[in-house]
Parts: sequence; structure tokens; C-alpha cells
Amino acid sequence: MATTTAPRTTVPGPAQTTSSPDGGRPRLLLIDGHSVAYRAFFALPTQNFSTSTGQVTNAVFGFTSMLINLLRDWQPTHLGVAFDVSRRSFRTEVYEDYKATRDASPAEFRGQVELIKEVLDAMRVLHLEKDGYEADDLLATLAAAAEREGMDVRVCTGDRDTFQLVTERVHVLYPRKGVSDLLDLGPEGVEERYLVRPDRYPELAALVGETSDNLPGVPGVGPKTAAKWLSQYDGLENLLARVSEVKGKAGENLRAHLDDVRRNRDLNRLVRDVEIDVAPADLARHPVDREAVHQLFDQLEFRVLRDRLFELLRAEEPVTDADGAVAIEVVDDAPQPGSLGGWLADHTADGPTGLDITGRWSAGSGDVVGLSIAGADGHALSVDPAELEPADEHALAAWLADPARLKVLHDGKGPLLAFWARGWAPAGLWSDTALAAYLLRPDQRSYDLADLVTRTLHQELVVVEGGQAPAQSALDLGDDSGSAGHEARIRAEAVRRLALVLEDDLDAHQGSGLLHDVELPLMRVLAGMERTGIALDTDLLDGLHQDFDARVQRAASEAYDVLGREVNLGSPKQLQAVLFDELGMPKTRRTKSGWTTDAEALQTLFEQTDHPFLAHLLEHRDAIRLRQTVEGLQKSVADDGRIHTTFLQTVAATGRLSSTDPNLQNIPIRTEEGRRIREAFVVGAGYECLLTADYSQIEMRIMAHVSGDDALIEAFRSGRDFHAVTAAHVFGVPADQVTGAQRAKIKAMNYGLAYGLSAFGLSNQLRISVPEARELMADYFAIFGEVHAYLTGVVDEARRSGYTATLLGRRRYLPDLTSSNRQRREMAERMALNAPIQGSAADIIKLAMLKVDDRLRESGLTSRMLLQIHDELLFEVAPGERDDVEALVREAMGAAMALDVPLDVSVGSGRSWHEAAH
DNA sequence: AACGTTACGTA
DNA sequence: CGTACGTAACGTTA
Repeated sequence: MATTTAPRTTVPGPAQTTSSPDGGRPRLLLIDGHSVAYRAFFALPTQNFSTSTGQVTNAVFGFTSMLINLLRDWQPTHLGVAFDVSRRSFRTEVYEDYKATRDASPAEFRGQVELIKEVLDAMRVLHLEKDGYEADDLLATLAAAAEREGMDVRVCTGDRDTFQLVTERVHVLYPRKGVSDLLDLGPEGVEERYLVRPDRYPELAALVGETSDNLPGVPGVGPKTAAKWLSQYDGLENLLARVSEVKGKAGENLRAHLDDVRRNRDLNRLVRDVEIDVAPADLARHPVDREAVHQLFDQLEFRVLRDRLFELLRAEEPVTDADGAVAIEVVDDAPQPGSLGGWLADHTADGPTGLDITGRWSAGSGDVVGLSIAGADGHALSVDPAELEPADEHALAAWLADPARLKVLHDGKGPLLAFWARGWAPAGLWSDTALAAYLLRPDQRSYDLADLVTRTLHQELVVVEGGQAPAQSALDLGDDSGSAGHEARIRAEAVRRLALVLEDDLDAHQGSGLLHDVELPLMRVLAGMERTGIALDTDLLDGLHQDFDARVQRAASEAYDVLGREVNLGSPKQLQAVLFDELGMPKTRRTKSGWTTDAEALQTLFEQTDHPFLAHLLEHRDAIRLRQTVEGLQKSVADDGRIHTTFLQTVAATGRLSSTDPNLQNIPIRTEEGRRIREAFVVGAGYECLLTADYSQIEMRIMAHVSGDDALIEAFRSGRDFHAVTAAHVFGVPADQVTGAQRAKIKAMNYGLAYGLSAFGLSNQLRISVPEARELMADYFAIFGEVHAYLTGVVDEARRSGYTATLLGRRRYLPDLTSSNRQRREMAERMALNAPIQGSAADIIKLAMLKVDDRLRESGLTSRMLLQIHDELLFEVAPGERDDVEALVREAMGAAMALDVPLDVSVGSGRSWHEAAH
């Protein structure tokens, strides 16, 4: 007994629209889910569409992409997607070989159908399926009903059986190739291509047969003959009634295969009256569940599709509907010149005030062009700083600097730099909505204000029609910027509201302290470091560039000489051709498309073949890399002779900072030549030296602390060479008799622990066998049992709770810990092992930075912090302050957090970063 | 022009 | 088949 599968989607609330945008007939878009997904699966190469965790997404991507295009291009008012339940249907009951020749769909495809349904659920698109029927039958039923109700219908499917549905009102969108090229087939289109009317297409198909459905037709009869017969005899019924009249070999064949033809016709007739509890009207479109879309697209790593979808949504209805998604409104005020102080006093007293800053900021400086302020009473105004009269400017500066007037910004570090550049010194920053959102969900790729507003407030950051710009005022942004000012005021209000909600969320997550005591104050410290920058010796940099460039040239020409011609040494593709095809070298590790030519593989190849080309290539790689690094630095030196990097505070999912434009956290140090670059980072004029202070083995110290492993704690308390001491334990020898090889093994083990190291990985790194590595790990865990218990416990706990937490309670959510996909699950397990360790180290150094900054200020020293490199802080020391700074930094870093092991800090100083580290 | 891929620098 | 990042060049795709 066939039963209707209830639609999985629940669609609350009234529909978004009931007629098409142009006010014409409603338009219904029907999609055959399997058919389109299957097309996409074969059209898009799987290796180009998989997530970092290994989930293949090509079919999901193709389907979603096509859906977005259809929504954009045809703007349906109604939308539904049908799926097959399984391969079995009433057709297989009738003819058991129906579609029997089809290969089982690949495993990589099958999982994606569920993901497509998740996409549809998130987009609140109704999808349906029914036991015993194919998707086509459901589509036929809906199309027929919709046509009776006066709708225009488009059926998107790669199944030609649906051509029988085509009428003036019902067209089939048939994919020609890929997922973007759809053929819009109306009656004329079908007739033109197949020479029969749409309703006769299945008759033609019955004669010709359909190999993909394993329905053999009449031998020797193709579309041409079939079409000729059908028009000559006026349809299949008449043809079969007068079958004896049909001439020739083809006629004989027809008479010999009458049963096949009748069976084919029975099977390819779509059922137009399937009993379903969905009517076309139920398919009216609904606003998408933006939060669900974001979550799912994050997971699927659909960046471009997300942009395309939300761009489409913006172009569609502005949002004021059943979802409660309503536009934000403010009362636009326009005080008269001279009255700004009064306005601020009146409207910013109860509760935090929202700020929106327009302007530019980068590389440690900026400029404020517009400032909008939204008070807790719903009143807002905008200010053009350049137009302020002195009294107003004064009032504004005083208000900004007043710590008792609480303010809220979104991503405020840039605006802070812009304020400073203007001579304003804001205080009383109570929240930053980007930082708050980051603490709540540190894995998100962006913290766009409009997205946050939608997802958190379920409101829309759009200017409602009729939103009023305030009357002309000297305080406002001027003639043509009234609506820009209004938008800015709405953003300010949105930020204000958002901050309050995020604060509640953070409270519930024990994350409020992290925001107020760590990230917010740190933002100001980071802004200071960015503004300060670090001095570069540009002459030295120029010299390095020359040296490295000479090395590049020499290595290249030597490589070309060996090869006898020139190739692009920077092109992995060309290198593969040279190494593996031309020179016939043994294949290396696989990449997505071919074999790797990375340095490690080249080194191994060189050991195997001794081919001089490889040596020159490696030298070229090395030199070009160094040259590139130098060039990047040269380009970044500002007019003040310093580089002002930007620290990103909401990027790393573990809580670390990152550095960009340029990245000063990956300046070479491992090789002698690389270290020369650090000689170019120098003390600036008026200062005495650079001073570097770094935590030694902070991650292992955290491991010792959180695991409570006595042996490990003791190893650190002893103050001796940590790797040697732990190696001595594992190998059961006195610490002073540990061999270099033993120490190296345990060092690799120590470092690997926090990354979720596997026996395979360890064997790879130490170039030992897997069993040997496994034994090493077993020996290690036998000695450091609590470490092992901690590591397994942390994953279990994260699986149970859904997140890991650092020492300060910084969370990272890892939903993939319960994934049925092994690759994703194991990836999440390694993240769970690493996040608390790396994140706690980030917590500690952030606390240290705050402490150091405080102490420097308190003590009246003028030395300053320049850079943070994860476990290292770099300072510029003012004349005569070296010893004080060292003592202060050692104390502040060492006491950043009290652990069961000491936090050792190494300090060095010198005129360059290189010297300081010596 | 925009994007993914490959490679590689740091902690 | 260990984590976390950012940058650059190449080559393909839109």
C-alpha cells in the first residue's frame, strides 16, 4: 500500500507572495530533485567540490546553483521539488527490468541527496516524495493541477518523459549540458526537435525505446520513422489498430514488438492524479531561514553560492513579513548647530549607545567621514565631523572620551584608529558586536553586520521605503547623503540592539568575561600596536632583495641548462610534466590533480635520482620565496619607515590572533638565510633596542596543567631541558644520558600531541615505521598516563557537550564530532584535541598583553609593544628602560595565569629582531 | 576578473 | 593520515 510521505518541510506563516512580481499569473517552478542532482553530479568534477573535511558536494552545489539561477531568472511565486523514494515504483511492479540497467548510483552521490534536502529545508522550499511513484509522477500531478488553476509552470528535469506535460502554460526546462544551460521547451520546441506534438512524445518514445530506462523499442525505428508513422496514422492507437498496413522491414519489426511498444507506452505515461496532500497553492514561496542557510553553507563551504543567494534575496522582497523579520527603525533627529552636547546628554544616558562610523582605516591609521549615534531611546542622529562647529566638536569629543557614556561598535578597531587620527580618544566601549559574535561562534568566516542582524535579531538591515532623512541641518551629512545618513543611523541602532542580545547569549555561554575583560580591552592594545608599527631597515631590505634575486637568477639558469630549455619553475603543472613525463622520475604523493612537487617530495626525489635539476629547482624555490617575502615587506613600508600590520581578532577559530597586510607572524626564522630578513626589523629612531619575550613550550605546559600529569608537571618544575627530561622518562635512562635521537623522537611526540598526532603522522615525520611509531606512542602514554586520559577525555566531553573550552572558557563548537563521515569526524577530533591547547595559549598571551600594556602605562615607561607572534611579544625599548622593561615583561607574562607549572619566559634584546632573538 | 589549487612561511 | 593562520603564483572558469 502506497502512502504519501508527509512533506519534511514545515512551512509556517503566510506566503511571501501570491502573484508574480509583474502582477501577472502565478508561476510555479517544479524540480525533479534526483534528476537535477544526478546531472550535477556528473557535470561537476567531484574533486573540485569537496569540503576541507572531505564531504563531496558537487551535486549539492550544482543543484543549489541551478535553483538560485532559476529563482533569479524566472522569479517563480511557487516552488516545489520532488524526489524518488527509491528505485522501486509501480513501474517496477509492472516490469521488473524497468531501469534495471542503471548502475547503482555512486556512494558519493547518495549522501548528497540528503544534503540537498537540507538545503531545501533551510531555504524553506517544500519537497515531497511518495512511495511507489517516481518524482515525475508527482510533478505531473502538480503541473496538471497548477495549469487548471491558471498558473504558469516550469518543470526542470533531465527526464524526457516529462515532455508529455508540455503545453502553452507548462514548459520543461531541460538541461543541455552542465547545470547552467537549460533549454526552455514549449510545445513548439518539442515539435521542432521531435517532430511530434508534446502529448505524442511518449508515443514516439514507446516506439523508439529508452535505453536509460531499459525499455527496448522497435529495432530499426528511430525518432524520424516513429514521428512519420505517428503523423501518418494520427497517433499510436491508430497506428497499432492498423499495424498490418505498415510497410517494409520496419513494419515487420513493429509487428514483432507490439508488446514492447504497449509496455513502453504504459510505463512512460506519467500519472497525473497521484494522491498527495499538497496542492499548488501550498507551494507558495516562503522567506528562507537565513540562519539555517548560513549554518549549512558554512558547513558545505559554499562561499560563492551564499553570496549569490543573499544577493538574490536582497533583490527580492524587502523583508517585513510573517517571519518577524522587520526592518529596524529609528527616530531621525537633526539638532541645530551648537546643540549637539545637549542632544548627547538627553539621548545617550540610559544604556549603551550604538555607533556607526563611516570612513577609511588601514595600516594603523584612518579617517572618520561620518558618525551616527543611536541612543537607547530610539533617537538617532548623524554627524559630519568636518562640518562641526567648535562647540559641537568639543561636546562630541568629550562625550566620546567619557567612560561613563557606554558605547557599542561593530568591528571597532578600525574606527578606533580613525578616531585617534582625528585626535579623539573614545572611552567607555562596552561592547563590540563583531567580537561578541566571534566569541559565540568562532568558526564563522565573516561577521557581517547585516547577516548578524538577520540571524540574531531576525530583523533586516534595510532602509524601509519612506524612511525619513531628517530636515536639513548643519550636523547632517549634507544634501545628497540624507539616505546614506539614514542607513548609517539604522546600522548604529542595529549595533545597539545586537549588542544587548549578544550580551545575553554570551552570558549564557560564560563568554561575557572574555568579551569585557579580554577581547575588548585587547582591541585597544592591538590598535595601539598597529598605529605604532615596526621600523624596517630599507637599505638592508634592498640588499637582501639583490642577494636573493641573484640566487633566483642563478638557480633558474642552472636549472634551464640542465634541462636544455626553459620552463616555468613556478608552475606545478609544468614541473609535473618535466619530472614525471619527460624525466620519468618516480611518482610522488598524489594531489587533487597529479603528483606533488613540494619541497619534501623534491628532496626525496633528489635522494633517489641525484638529478641536478632537482637541486637547482629546490634552490630556486627557496630563493624565490625569500625574495618574495622581502618584496612584500618592501611594499609595506609606510612613509614613516615602519610597517603597520593589521591584527585580525575574529579570524582564528581557536582564539589566536592573525596578522595581515603584511603578515608579520610568518617571517622566516628556521634557516640562516631566512633569519637575515629579521635583521631588517630594527629599532626605530629615538629608541634603544628591540626586546623579544617568548613563552617556552607554552602548549606543553598547558598540557601538563590541564592533564594534571605528575610526571609532566615535574618535568617542567625541574626547569631542565624539557624534551630531554621527558625522553629520559620514556626510555628509562638518566636525563644526561639521553641520546640526540631519543630526544628528537620525544620532541616530535611532544609537539605532535596537541595536534591529534597519529602513528602514521609520527612515523612520517620521524621517518620510522608505523609499528615503531605506534610503539613509541604507547611507551610515551605508559609514562604520561594522565596525558592520554586527558586527550581521550577532551574528545568525549566535546562530543557530549558539542564544544571544547579553553582555560578562559573560550568555546569552539565541533558538530562534526558525531558525523557519520569518518573523515569529517576524525578531523573534528583532532580539532577538539588542539583547540583547548592552542586556544588556552592564546588566552594566556592575550592576558599577558593586557597586563604588559597596563604595567607599561602605570610605570610611565615609554617603551612599547609592537608585535605578537602567538607565543612571543616584541617590544621597542626607550633609552634607559631596557632592564625595567625586561623585568616588567617577565613578570607580566609569567604571571598572566597561574598554572600548576611555571610559565617560563625567554627574553633577548638587540638592535634588530634577529639580534634580539639571539 | 574571480576562484580554486598548490606551495610554503610562522606558531 | 597532526592544529592554526596569510600570501603568492598559476591556471581554469565565468
